[in-house]
Amino acid sequence: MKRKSSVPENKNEGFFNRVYDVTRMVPYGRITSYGAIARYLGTAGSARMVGWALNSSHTDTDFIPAHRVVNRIGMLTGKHHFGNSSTMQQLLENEGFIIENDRVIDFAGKFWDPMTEL
DNA sequence: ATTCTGACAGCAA
DNA sequence: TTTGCTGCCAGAA
Repeated sequence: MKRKSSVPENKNEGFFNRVYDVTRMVPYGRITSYGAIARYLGTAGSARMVGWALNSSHTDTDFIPAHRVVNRIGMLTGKHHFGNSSTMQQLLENEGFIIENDRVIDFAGKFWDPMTEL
């Protein structure tokens, strides 16, 4: 009954995988926030973990629409992690999003909450 | 094993 | 109202 640490095999391959899964579920034309995903994972308040997980999303073989994940104010906080600072914005604009001053316009309107939608 | 970081969020002044 | 600090969990060095 120790299981204090090491071998978290009981859980899925890790927290990151869950984040990838949720992010992957984000439909086209919708966006979500780190806090929403964190909350869906059961670690509300630890939205930082979501961002960290997405940081490793590039290691995943599948495509992860990490550009659809922004902070609660709809700001492209992680745009700098897409290689170029404009990559994330370009991707969002490509999906019909309006980005202004690194912020998503009508963020609440396109917001996709995994907890509510799922 | 311990320490630090990290793409946020919430609360205080 | 805005600005700043602390707290959170998990993984990497």
